[in-house]
Amino acid sequence: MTDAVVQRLREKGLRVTRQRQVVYSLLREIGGHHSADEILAILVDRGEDIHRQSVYNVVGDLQQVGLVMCADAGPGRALYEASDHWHHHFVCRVCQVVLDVPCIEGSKPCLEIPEGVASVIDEAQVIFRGVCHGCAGTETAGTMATGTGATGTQN
Amino acid sequence: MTDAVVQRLREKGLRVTRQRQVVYSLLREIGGHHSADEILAILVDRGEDIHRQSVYNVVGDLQQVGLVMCADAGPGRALYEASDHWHHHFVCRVCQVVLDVPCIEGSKPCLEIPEGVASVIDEAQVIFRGVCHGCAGTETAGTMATGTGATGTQN
DNA sequence: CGTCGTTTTGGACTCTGTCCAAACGCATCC
DNA sequence: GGATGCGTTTGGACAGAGTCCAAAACGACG
Repeated sequence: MTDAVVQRLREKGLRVTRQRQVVYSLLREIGGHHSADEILAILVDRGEDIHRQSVYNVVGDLQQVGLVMCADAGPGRALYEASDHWHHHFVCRVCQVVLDVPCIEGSKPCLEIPEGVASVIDEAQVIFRGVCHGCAGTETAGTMATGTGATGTQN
Repeated sequence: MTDAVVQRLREKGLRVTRQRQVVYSLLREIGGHHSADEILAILVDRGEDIHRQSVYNVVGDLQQVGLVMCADAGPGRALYEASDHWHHHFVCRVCQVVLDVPCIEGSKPCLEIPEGVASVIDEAQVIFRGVCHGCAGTETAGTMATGTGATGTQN
């Protein structure tokens, strides 16, 4: 398992350091969306001796080579996740949970951008905002909705 | 002009304080997207005596009543703008400039999302990323070759 | 195994945003 | 017009997020 991580780092032309292995392994292991400091805290908790700036370095490098994505969930702390396929995010306005939303290539309702605004457009990220099942349930009355076992992150 | 601002505040049920007038007037006057500290700096520069927390209070209140929008341009500082119609944003990956992109639908659009993810979805914000005209010009073509679909795209 | 250049480390620093109690001032009522 | 009450503003301190810098450590390669 660690071998796979080592191989991927090498493939991407990155030096294989303990810190990179540890951070990337953690992100793959726990899944979900996490801030740099959150990652640091977990690693320190596990007895890893790693510097804060190293976490920032690593997630930055991994992001550049496409092993890690920065989950755009609006202003505030940046949330990272280990993922290699493009997708969008849903943010619950009550509990702040961040859920992955698969990208549907077919429907592009309002992604037409008037020409003249920009020269090159590489990507379009979508942030859906609303209320998740769990909060919708507790808000109205009883029914705690089934926790869709998606990836979540609290603040 | 200030009268219009006063009237709008009153319409929304907000007390008319000097700070609210000043901040809202400034946003309408200069246009564009600005962080709270940026707003503070400009006002202090102009001789206004205003506290940092007041700026945060004001933009928060104005946002709640719909006179100000928070421009979602990804992680980092929150950017505010005086606007009352829904729209998206384009962010230049070179100079970081934020441009408004009109939303075709007019109001809250593209709420298509795979069922099961969330219970209620109020809005979908789109962030377009690419290179603006200015940067595309100065960058001198050729360096762009690297940008081969590193990041997946569109929805 | 040694060298070189990339990474990591330690620490300090800036910037953003929030919390709290006390002072202030806007809207309302008399 | 003046007193009153409560929403706002203020000052200061604080936490969190991210960056900068020089020195030490370590991985890759010959």
